[in-house]
Amino acid sequence: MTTINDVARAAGVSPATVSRVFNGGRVTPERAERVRRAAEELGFAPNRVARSLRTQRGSVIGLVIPDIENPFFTSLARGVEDAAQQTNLSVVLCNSDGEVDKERRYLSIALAEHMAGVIVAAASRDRTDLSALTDRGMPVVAVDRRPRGASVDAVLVDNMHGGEAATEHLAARGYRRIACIAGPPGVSTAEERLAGYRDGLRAALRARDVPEDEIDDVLATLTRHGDYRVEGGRAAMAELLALPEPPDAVFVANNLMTVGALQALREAGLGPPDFGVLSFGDVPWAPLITPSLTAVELPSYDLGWTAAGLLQDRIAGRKKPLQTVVLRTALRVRDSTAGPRR
Amino acid sequence: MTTINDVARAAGVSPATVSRVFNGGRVTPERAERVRRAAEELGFAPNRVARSLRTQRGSVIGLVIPDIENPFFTSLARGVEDAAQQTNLSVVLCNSDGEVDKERRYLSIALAEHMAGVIVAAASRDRTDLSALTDRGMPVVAVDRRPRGASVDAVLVDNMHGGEAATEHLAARGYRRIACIAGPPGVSTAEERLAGYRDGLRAALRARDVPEDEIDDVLATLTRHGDYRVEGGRAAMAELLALPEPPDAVFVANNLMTVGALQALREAGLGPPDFGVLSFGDVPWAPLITPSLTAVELPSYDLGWTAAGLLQDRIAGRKKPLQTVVLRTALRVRDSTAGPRR
DNA sequence: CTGAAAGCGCTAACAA
DNA sequence: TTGTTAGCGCTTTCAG
Repeated sequence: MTTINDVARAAGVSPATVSRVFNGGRVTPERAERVRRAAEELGFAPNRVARSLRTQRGSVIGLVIPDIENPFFTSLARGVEDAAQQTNLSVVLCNSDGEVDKERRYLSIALAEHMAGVIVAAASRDRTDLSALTDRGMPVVAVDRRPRGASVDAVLVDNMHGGEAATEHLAARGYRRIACIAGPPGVSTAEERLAGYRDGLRAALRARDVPEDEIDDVLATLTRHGDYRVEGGRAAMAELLALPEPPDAVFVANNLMTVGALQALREAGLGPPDFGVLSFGDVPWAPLITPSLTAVELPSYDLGWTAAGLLQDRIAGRKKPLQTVVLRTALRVRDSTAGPRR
Repeated sequence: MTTINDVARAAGVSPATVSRVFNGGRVTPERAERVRRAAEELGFAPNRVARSLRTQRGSVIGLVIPDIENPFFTSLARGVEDAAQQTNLSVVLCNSDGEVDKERRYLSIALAEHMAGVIVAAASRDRTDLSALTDRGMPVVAVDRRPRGASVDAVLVDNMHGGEAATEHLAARGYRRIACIAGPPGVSTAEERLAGYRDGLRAALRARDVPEDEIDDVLATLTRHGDYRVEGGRAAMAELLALPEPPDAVFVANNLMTVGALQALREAGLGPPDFGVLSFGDVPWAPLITPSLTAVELPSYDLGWTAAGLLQDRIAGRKKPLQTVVLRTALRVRDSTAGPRR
């Protein structure tokens, strides 16, 4: 492995000069050229490990996500990656699998590897602990979910508003018993989407002069919790359909559970648009679905891009107060919520 | 940041001893315990950067894939990750986007970061160049595709056998005119799968006493090339359906094209199992499809797992001759090939 | 079994 | 502008 010293010798300059050539220091063009030629000839590439050790700052950022197989997170990852390219940072993708332990392992690796910073889509709102990083001054940005009490920048989605808009849309289209398949309790996105659903449905019921005390009953009856995975969505949908008074529409709190819900509906001989289906988050491979699916579209790519931007600001040492950026969702109306048959 | 020296001082031993405690050197239990307690108290974690510099061997392996949004590769990535965990290696995921330039950039980063090794799903069979790594002695394993002329271990899939088995299955189920939507000409995986189809169909036709010279005609007529994407599959399927004597089944050479083919069929008012559909590679979100889809399953996870195993052998310095591991595919029979209506 | 000491390759003061 | 020098935190001989 050729080092900076080999190049220095070959070019007849000092190692410091070689370093300067590679880091934008002031060097006379003539010598700089000599150095570059020597480096080229010897096939020299600066040893980033040595550099990191010396500068106390790596050129890698960690991205910790709970599910690498969920298209939402891969798209987010692309956003991070594209943004990072611009500053010559590379991205290490760490899959926590939604497990707090695995996540902790990765976070401590980030520390030990002296990464430049970390972007985290937390596995748990209550149990993910970012303090080990922030205490030691490592820049951290939370994305999609913000762990409780963490004092870090965050880029989030306006879940509550999205959930409310979705529910209002279903009501406006004439569905009367709108159910909700919510995410896991304790996950912030899940709770916010659920809150949006509640507000939206409450308003709709009031508009129909449903008595206040019945409203709470209805809300409780029509809500099920899933695990943000296909199987959970299927099970929850099946339960809802088994209700004495089953729903005629469902708001599903994430994309994978929507896939499961659609399966359960099909098995029961039901389907959109007679039974309204609205997904929070686009469903992968939507072309496979007929009728086309109404969904709350999430800015997954921008989430990643924005988070990476904030992180780079911190890495560059810009001292701003903590920021929380909230990105809006967009309701994409398609055919699965066309309204129940008359 | 607390260092090994801080711990040494606190425990009243030398830094060397602390190092030994953390690396399985021989230390008397009593002192080891003292060191561990001190480390615990100070919240010490060994600086991996310094260690890498010193030992000249990092604890990160790079995984370069052409498309992070393709489920095939994310599954492969999980395989790599799980295997790496066992040796305490972490995995850096690098997305080349199928671009040789981006790929080259990542490969040189791998070198500069002194990674322990690299697993590459090459962006191009002809233009991906691994020699920069192998020349400098960095362990490299090719996965899914082996770049031409690279002398590295490789883990591949038995494409030809899979194609043949698929076609035989369709014939056995009673389909008479079995078409093929092949991949792009010049791509090795595409050609191997096509060859499998040809062999399989030829055998089936012979069994039906179709004259040899007609067989070639049939093969030519019933084959279309697509681009491994949804739209290509749809177009190819549409062409096949427009034939004077259209097929009654199709073998589609990759997952995305299958999605397109299914769309085209639906538009024509056709569908499995009357029209047999068999996909090479599982279709993402297969649960969305009714009837369920028969597919040649690719061992994507095992591909990653196996590649990581080979890489670890190399990293550990085991000197074996170069290996090429070929993993078998498995035909997963489901409902889309139940056979044509009587 | 333990400690002292010498770097791994690079960068950042400081002098020249 | 350039070179000299002193480490970054760790591992690893080599003596003891």
